[in-house]
Amino acid sequence: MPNAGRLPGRALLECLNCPSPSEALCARATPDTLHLLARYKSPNREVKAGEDIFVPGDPSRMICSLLSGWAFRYTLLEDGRRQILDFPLAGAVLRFHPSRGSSTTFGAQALTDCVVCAIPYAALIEASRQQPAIGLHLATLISQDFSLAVDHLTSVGRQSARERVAHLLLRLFVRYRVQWPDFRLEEMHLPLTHEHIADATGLTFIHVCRVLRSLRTDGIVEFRYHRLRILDPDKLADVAEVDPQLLLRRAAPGPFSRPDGIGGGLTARANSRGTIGGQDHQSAWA
Amino acid sequence: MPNAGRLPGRALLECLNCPSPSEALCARATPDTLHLLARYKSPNREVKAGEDIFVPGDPSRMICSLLSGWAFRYTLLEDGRRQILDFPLAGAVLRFHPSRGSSTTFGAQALTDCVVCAIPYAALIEASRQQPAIGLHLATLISQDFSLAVDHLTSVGRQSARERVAHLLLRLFVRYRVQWPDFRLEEMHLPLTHEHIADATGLTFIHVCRVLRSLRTDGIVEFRYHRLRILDPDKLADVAEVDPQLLLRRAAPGPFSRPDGIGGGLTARANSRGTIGGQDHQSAWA
DNA sequence: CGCTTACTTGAACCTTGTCAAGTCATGTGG
DNA sequence: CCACATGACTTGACAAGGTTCAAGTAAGCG
Repeated sequence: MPNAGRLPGRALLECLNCPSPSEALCARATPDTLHLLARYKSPNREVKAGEDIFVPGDPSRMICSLLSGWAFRYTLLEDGRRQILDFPLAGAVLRFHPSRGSSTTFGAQALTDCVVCAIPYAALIEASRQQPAIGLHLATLISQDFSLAVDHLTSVGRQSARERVAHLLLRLFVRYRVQWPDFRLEEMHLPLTHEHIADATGLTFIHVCRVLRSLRTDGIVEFRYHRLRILDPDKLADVAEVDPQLLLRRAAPGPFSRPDGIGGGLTARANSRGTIGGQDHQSAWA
Repeated sequence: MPNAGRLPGRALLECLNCPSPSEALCARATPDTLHLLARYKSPNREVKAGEDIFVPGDPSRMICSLLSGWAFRYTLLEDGRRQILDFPLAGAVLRFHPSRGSSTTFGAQALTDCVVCAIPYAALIEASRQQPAIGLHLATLISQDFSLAVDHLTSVGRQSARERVAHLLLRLFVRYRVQWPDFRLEEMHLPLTHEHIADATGLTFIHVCRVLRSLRTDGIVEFRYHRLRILDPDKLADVAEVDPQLLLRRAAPGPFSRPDGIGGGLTARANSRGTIGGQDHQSAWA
């Protein structure tokens, strides 16, 4: 029935070999559903670092996912001011745009070489009919995006420059830690310029530079030559005014990842002095 | 089969009489699905103006919708700084929180007396199994929230105080116009204080006051005694640096509202000089 | 090696925040 | 009805955080 009368084409092979992680939209699709999606999807597209994956105003209604690489999403004001929204990693849905007649206001650009995949909206409707969990899974993914946007908005709207930069770096680092828990180093590759950080935090790159210097001389974080090193996790969490445990829980979740009851309610903040990814509280990083 | 052997209880009556508009989550539910949801939902809850609907950190996993009234969602930093995220209207999903083990970081508070409804996550899963479109519909609603958050983030991160305030007022007004297109007046009731505007735009209420005075003396908008009057729509759109047509399309959409092709792509900006809700370009408001 | 892009620093400036005081509108109890 | 309290709004003077402008240095790349 699925893939009726056809050879397993390139598209299906792409789907079967898809590198995106288990939280991705089609990661839990049944074989039938995967066949369906593979039949309608566009060929995977490779995007070079620095190129746009899609631009603001693109009217296409394809659901677009990031299979591998680092990207960022952004909006532009008419006079060219740019706001970076987030830095999606592999597996993220970059765009889900169900409304006809309008277009996404944001764009997405590759920070490293990326591979993206696009599925027509109509195919998604059909797939979710076949496997209803897909609709809710998509809702969950977008809801996570919303949560992250909320954190980001709070930081940009209500924190000082120093707090914002610390917040952003901490979030990036925590997420990296969750995705590659094997590396125990307080260090990561971060393919950003000062200008990216500025556009994400709502500052000028000049001021970002000053803030980074101050954070470095205070022995908190170091960001040079595209490497981020966390020198003092506790101080960093303190400056950023976030509970790293809470960040972790948000970065890791997926609807099925943890039993109920962990860290519910407002008491979570109580224990926030654990080093980030150090030997203590290591369970949270595992 | 639905509601087997029971009288149509209070819950079902509530659902059948639900005042929320056609974009709401269960607005297109089949009778069977509505029965299912009604069977599991909590009784509708009335929340007085100024009271919290839920607070940040609330671990409940009920999907919470606003049936009537004005509310706002917000986050708090530990030292009490508040960021207002948005001002949901009737029909909005206030919270969808699928991940076990964490909790929504934001809260919601009533601006006017409100009625809210809560459905257990499990019931939603069951409902979407029964009627798969529900999952995608939820994804669509949350995706709209995300789009709005993106606009908001861009404004807060990259616009001046004057632009931010203008942007917020314009957005609130446009949305009001879409919901009550009958009133042709450039005027609306807006149950906000200066402090709400400040917390939404990332400013202090003192500076908001200054900006509002300046916008008033420039003959652009007037906001006093909880009434918002648009004095010069064109200038307002100009200061806010948004295309009101674009705002409209975003505020109105729902996946089925317009034929394909309207305003696709980057050309939308071309015509943005129409007065807001005036006699010309009236079709967009109808 | 020379070009380009990113990063860095200083000084002047300006938008916005802070502090302090005062006005207005509303509601309450005597 | 008035005295008083309260919360929201308003204004001014001043301080500060962040931007702008200008110049210079370092790193990456052909």
